[in-house]
Amino acid sequence: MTASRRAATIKDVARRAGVGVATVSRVLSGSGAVSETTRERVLRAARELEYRPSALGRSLKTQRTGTIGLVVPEVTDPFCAELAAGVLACARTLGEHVLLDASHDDPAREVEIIDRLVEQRVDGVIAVPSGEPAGWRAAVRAGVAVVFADRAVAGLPEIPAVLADDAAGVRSAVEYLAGLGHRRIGLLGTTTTGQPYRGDPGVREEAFRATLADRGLTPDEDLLVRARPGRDSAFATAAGLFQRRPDMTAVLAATHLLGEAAVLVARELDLRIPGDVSIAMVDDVPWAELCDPPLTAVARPGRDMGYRACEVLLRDPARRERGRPVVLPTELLIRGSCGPPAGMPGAAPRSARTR
Amino acid sequence: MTASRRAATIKDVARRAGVGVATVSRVLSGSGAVSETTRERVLRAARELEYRPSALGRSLKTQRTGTIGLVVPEVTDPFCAELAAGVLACARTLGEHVLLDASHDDPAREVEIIDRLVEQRVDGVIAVPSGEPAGWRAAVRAGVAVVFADRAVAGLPEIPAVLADDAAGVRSAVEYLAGLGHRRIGLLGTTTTGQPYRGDPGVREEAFRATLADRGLTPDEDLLVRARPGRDSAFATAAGLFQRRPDMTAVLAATHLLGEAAVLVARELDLRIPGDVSIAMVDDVPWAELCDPPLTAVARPGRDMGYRACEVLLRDPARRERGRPVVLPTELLIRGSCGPPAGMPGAAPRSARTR
DNA sequence: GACGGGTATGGAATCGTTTCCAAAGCCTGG
DNA sequence: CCAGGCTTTGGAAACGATTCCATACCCGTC
Repeated sequence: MTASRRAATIKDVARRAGVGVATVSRVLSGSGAVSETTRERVLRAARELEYRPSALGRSLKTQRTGTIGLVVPEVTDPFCAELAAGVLACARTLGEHVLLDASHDDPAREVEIIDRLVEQRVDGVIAVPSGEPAGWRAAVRAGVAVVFADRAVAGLPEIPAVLADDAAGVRSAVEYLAGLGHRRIGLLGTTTTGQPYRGDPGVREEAFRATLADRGLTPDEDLLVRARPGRDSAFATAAGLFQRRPDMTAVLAATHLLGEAAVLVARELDLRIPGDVSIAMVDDVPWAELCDPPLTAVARPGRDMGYRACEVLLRDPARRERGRPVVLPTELLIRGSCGPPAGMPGAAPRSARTR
Repeated sequence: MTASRRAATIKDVARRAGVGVATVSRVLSGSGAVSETTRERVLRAARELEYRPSALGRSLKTQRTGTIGLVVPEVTDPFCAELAAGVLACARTLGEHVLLDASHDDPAREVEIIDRLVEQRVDGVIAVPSGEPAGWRAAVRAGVAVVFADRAVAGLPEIPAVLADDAAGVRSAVEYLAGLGHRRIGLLGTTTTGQPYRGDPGVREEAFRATLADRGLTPDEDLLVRARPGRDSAFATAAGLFQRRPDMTAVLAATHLLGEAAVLVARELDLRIPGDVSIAMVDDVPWAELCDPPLTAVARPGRDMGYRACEVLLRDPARRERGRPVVLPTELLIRGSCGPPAGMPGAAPRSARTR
């Protein structure tokens, strides 16, 4: 009995209230002058019919969908999830919907996603880009506003980005390790499948090198390895490094996946943390605290980045024009996974360094 | 130079190709007969104008948006993220878009989300419901197909659900613990903010009780505590239980958040795992393996559940009608966090671990 | 040579809104 | 009493697609 054959339209409401469709629209959108009595008649009719205005009709006419696209490499990645949460939070306060998709860091898939978002006529897109500029250029040409988060794409200065200060984060971690007395510090870095793009990964590696150089330590290229995306490669790469260089006393993992791999490999090789090897990583994830010992990590404000990216996209067109990246600070969270190197006299973490 | 003032429409393409709009539509949608020469002319015109058909126009006419809604309590929750990944994967194969939102387990917010999804005229909704039936009833009345995942709502038998076999999962964990010799087993359970709904939580608690009873153990109500959602309550609840009952030799955490709390509290109280207390939890999350010792957990197939829910929603209307829940199996992953109870004769409290 | 059957094609209606514009009603002041 | 200015209202034209229906054409057959 209640199940109406077809959803009520504005015409149905108009007929029932005995007014024109224009009046109904005015009442419901709140714009324009309507007499109190008609307003009430319309509202009652709408209520009785359980009328829900169709976003399709409205969007078609107004040329705004009230929807933004969000493209992340992988929803299950904790950092991406935080970022998404931030975007969702901001979008909600602005009354926007979020269309989500995962690129799996595959440029081809990314291009396809962009295409579909353009078809959907989203008002804008927030993306953790995989690196290929062509698709994004096409999106901009099609009139979609784009904001990058977490990574920028080389050759697209016109697209604004919200980034974490990864360079400073890596620097603080390396300085911390060097300050503890470490001389042979490894870096578990990342590489993409071969696209010549420089965003995140390059920055971290570069900061690693620069910090060591600043301290008068020449970076040992053999201690600097790169894993491809994915757990398997992370584990294999970490295992390779640990086995090849037993003299390494500390390692910095450039991602949480690499941090995970480092912990697992160390455990497998029966290396104590931080007794035999100190481990730090970029990205603070829930398990960092559950680890034994808890892992020292560079926290990056994923949620804030998402929120900020959404703000830039929707309410800061000025900044969008200028296109200078927003850079948010990182924080080194010192936990128990780093100590002085094994050969160091005086194993107590805070003991005076004999130089 | 390239930035066209306005996106090209089907009319622009028709004009440029010198044909009618109907022909353009036929060519692009692949339906209907078109001569080879016109087809090519149309395709070329479309390419030259960088034409992208508007999903709005199409959806309005066809009454299908090609979009489904996904409502989860919290995107950053690893289980929800897995579920979302599954939904995304299935949606992609079926060419559907996914509109995401987070309810934070707040019924009021959930109702609001539902409302907005109905306005968007989504083809269907997949939800991990918070328990309030009214909003979902309204959605169904509005003609939206709904499938629940992970939880069902009491009083809505007409809405199909895809669930994990939590009862069997809890049972296997409890039997495992009892089999190791434990007699005083605690349960860290959950409760909602007070809504009288029974879904998940009730099932787990009930299975816990039933399994103990089956083994001739009377469940000790004092060992059965319930936390409200959120990290703080989880931690407080776990701390309370551990301190009140030092004689408890094993504990089962009903969620990964409670598992986390249990590990943290045990560490704080200097209880060795599994020497002093055995810990197992429901939900296998990445950190379970990184823990020291790795945590025994009941794995629930989040991704599969999401994939399955999407399939039921979009390609299995028959099952949707019948409305019987799909139940997917769980698996007990035995790791190192459980051993015989401390007082057990023959069990070396210090080192020996049955593996 | 007319007819029937098929293929290609374009016009126009339709989906559900918003919004422009004109009209209708009512009041006020000259 | 009427001109002119409000307020309130409804009709109709978009927005951009799909699709029904009619038409035009071609060809083979009787």
